[in-house]
Amino acid sequence: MKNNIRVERAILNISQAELAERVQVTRQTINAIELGKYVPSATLAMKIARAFGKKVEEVFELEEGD
Amino acid sequence: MKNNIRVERAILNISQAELAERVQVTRQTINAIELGKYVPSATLAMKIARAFGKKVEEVFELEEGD
DNA sequence: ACAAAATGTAAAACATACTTTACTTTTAGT
DNA sequence: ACTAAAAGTAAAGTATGTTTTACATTTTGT
Repeated sequence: MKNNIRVERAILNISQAELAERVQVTRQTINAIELGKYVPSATLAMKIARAFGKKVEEVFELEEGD
Repeated sequence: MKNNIRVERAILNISQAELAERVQVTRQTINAIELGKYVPSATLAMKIARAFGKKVEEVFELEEGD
């Protein structure tokens, strides 16, 4: 699972901590997802996309093997 | 988390088992998600939406408390 | 009404997301 | 160079998604 979180954060100019707060998870969770360490729940993926004003598919992309 | 899986399946006229096969999970998993018993992973949500030719947000909807 | 297909359900085992606490490393601003 | 903020990392614990096996109930077609 790939994602654009870093880019979208840069556009909004917000930190991982700020995004975490906006979607109600911990900073470590955002960090891990942003780095592709694991795949979020659909709930969190939708909240993150919504925080960026984007569709889930515009922020996350399935890869071979997902 | 609400979803339209039943409706989308009806449009394609496929069973839970057929959808399960198309997105590579068990029939019980589709059943549980369709009935709202739990929220899928982002991976599975994206595969299901893709199976229907829809965006994740067109198939799943966040509710209060999610 | 009957048979077959589809759906619902449940418990145990397993896999993975998420939190908490705490520490290290990198980046940005002065 | 110094400091503060931001990002990276890690281990243990908790919560939840997914599978497997198995059976019960409902729906559909003839």
